[in-house]
Amino acid sequence: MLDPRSISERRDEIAESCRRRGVNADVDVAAKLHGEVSAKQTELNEANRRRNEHQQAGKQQLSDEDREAHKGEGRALKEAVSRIEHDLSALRADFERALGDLPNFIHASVPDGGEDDARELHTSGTPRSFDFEAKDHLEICSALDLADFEAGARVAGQKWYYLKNEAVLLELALQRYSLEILLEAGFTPYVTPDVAKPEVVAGLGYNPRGDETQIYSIANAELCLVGTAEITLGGLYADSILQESELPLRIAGVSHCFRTEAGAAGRESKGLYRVHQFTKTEMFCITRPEDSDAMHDEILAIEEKIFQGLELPYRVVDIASGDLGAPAYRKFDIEAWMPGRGDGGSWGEISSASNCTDYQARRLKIRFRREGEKKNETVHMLNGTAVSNARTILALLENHQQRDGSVRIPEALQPYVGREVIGPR
RNA sequence: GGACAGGUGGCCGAGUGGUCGAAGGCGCACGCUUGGAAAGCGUGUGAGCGCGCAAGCGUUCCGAGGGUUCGAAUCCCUCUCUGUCCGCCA
Repeated sequence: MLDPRSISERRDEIAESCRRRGVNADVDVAAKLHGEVSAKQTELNEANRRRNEHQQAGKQQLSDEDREAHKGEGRALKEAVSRIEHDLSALRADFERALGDLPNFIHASVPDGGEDDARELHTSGTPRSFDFEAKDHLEICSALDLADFEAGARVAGQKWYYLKNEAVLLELALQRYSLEILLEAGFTPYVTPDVAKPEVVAGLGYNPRGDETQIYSIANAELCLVGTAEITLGGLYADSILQESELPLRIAGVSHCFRTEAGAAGRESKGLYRVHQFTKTEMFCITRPEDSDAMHDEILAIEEKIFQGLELPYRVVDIASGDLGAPAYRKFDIEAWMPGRGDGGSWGEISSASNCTDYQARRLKIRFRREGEKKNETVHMLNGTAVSNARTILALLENHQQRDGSVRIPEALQPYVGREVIGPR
């Protein structure tokens, strides 16, 4: 949610953001409604003031006749107030809908365009050229007995899966490996609930309802399965006022992530690449407004350290305006090389880092007070993937496979897996 | 799941229809005092919204929502959360 005051002050920037993102929302309608809400609020304040004055007058001794007259006036004032309140709440609902449709501002460096227009910032490592017939991760899983997609489909449905044998060790090892790096970087770790209330989900800018929603809802409870620990970590500080000295806040969460993948039919979705459930270690940071760009870089640097340790070739891209979610001001993705993807391998998204500035924080009411200042300000919030397990396991298997069918475990991960190689079998 | 007891400011806690945005205490900030500190004394100390350049003024908020009343923290209804006991359980 944008600052309502910014609607008229930064009208052109907002219109530009809508255009570049391809979002169909009208700043001017929102501005007009905002004016109407303010006027109505002023009217309500006036009506309440008259009513308060009238009540004060009612405290004195009155004759029976005057008391009756006083009661009559009170009833009339009460009706006036309730009429204005009714109008105001209708106006406010319209305004909030219009305001909620407006996306965040866009960082000056964000490239224009859609999914294919991300700007490559840099790469690390080189895609490996195999001197044998490389397999994709599905073939590796089946040869080494690491996953069971058929059983997943039978028990839960398409895009659900079982991990088996060393893949289970990899799953747990990736959590420990990533947490170790995050602890070193000063993060406070959490294991979060895998569910959250719909208003928390909405507070982070995810739509919990509708046909295209990515979010699963639980049928007999007012709860959603979280799509990321960003939701539960963001909710952690909802409605609070932080001290400036507490910032920046670096927290990390391990959770399962559930996604409906509605509307994803036909997209690259082989095996572990696009699944309904996976485990993820997430970073989440809360900063002063002037510190969020630097924190964005810090988060990206941690992600790169993690993937360098896993010896995966990757590239970093600056996501284009049309591909940003509404809350994101800027987003970096890390795409790992996946040899089994497409024809002869391709880059596949494996991690991302978003600076959402104050967009989520405003709705979640997360504020801070500067040293010596009286007014509270809205914080900036950022999130980034430390390790998203399903896709990372995919990348590890495909990149580190060996001629004899075995898979090498990168050195940095070995202490957590407890072995140096998987297979051959 | 059943029974009972409660949700008041950063915290504790008083308040059962008008004098209550709310006593008192703790905490915190500033000042006085002191060689320095403690103690003591004094002053201040919630959030949101509207109008205003600002100072400020107004307004809303005592778990949430509704109701009674000229007037509700206080009375009534619904919901919710917490605590305790019982049951069940990894």
